[in-house]
Amino acid sequence: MGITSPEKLAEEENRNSINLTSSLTEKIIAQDSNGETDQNAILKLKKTISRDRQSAQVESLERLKSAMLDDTVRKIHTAQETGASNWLTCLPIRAKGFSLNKQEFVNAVALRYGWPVEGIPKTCVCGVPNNVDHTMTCKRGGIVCIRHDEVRDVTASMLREVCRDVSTEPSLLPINGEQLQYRTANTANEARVDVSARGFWNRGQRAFMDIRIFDPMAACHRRISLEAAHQKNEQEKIRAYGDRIRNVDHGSFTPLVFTTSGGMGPKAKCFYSRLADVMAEKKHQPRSHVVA
DNA sequence: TGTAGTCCTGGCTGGGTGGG
DNA sequence: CCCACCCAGCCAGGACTACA
Repeated sequence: MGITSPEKLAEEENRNSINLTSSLTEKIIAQDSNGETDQNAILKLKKTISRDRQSAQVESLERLKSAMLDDTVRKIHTAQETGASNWLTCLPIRAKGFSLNKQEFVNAVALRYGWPVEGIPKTCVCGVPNNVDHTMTCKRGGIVCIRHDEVRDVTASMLREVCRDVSTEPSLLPINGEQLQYRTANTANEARVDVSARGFWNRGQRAFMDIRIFDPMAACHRRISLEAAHQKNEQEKIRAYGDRIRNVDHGSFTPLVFTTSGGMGPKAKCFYSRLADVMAEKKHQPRSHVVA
């Protein structure tokens, strides 16, 4: 989880501390009460130490990666994405459900690193042997639907704080002969997206959002990089709804693509960044408070 | 030849609707 | 009220194509 071992770092940190305080130490030994320590030199030294510490961590991670299985490396890459570690760093607010008990914490760590989770049924309802990866992709297990609906509802409730006319599962306007760019565009008259809100990107314009949560460990995504998987999923959504929403509903469309561990696609990052800005402005709070 | 993008299909769920 | 059916949506998987 990127938590360093104090025992391993103690010697190095002790050397850094001695270096950092050497000028002061010399003055104390010389009983020099008038001389000033050079604050600029200390600041420079602090920056060097911080840079060295960071590059040592990167080097150590690369060393570990070369010794790990490909699956574990991918899990770590997934956990490093924006949003994927929010459950570790957010405030444990009980009312918002952010306060994990010890079992939930252990399970969350196991999911993060692909370790087996205790207590899950040995066989899935679909009949195949169960494991963590299977629970993330099985349509009958329930998690696929639950996680999608949960993200939809949380996003809608945050939008309600700052936008008018927010609805979940809003229907799109029916098509009356309009030609759509892609063959895979959704042309059903009852087509709907996950969330819509008025005035999110532009004043008065309706913004439509559709959510996709994919498993980066699924066979069809393993072959491609995480970035490419995000883009593939975003593009699929855009092909399905983008053209129709732009030309028929005269709104904007944003695909909100996440991995099962919470990592966000580029468009989702942009969306939630804008949402944080709008919420901060509306509540007269610093953006950092809203994000936290 | 590998990669990225596009498009399509199939298995599944849930909601709506109509008939018994 | 229950059940069957239809339809839309979610997502994985794979075929195909273009391009470097």
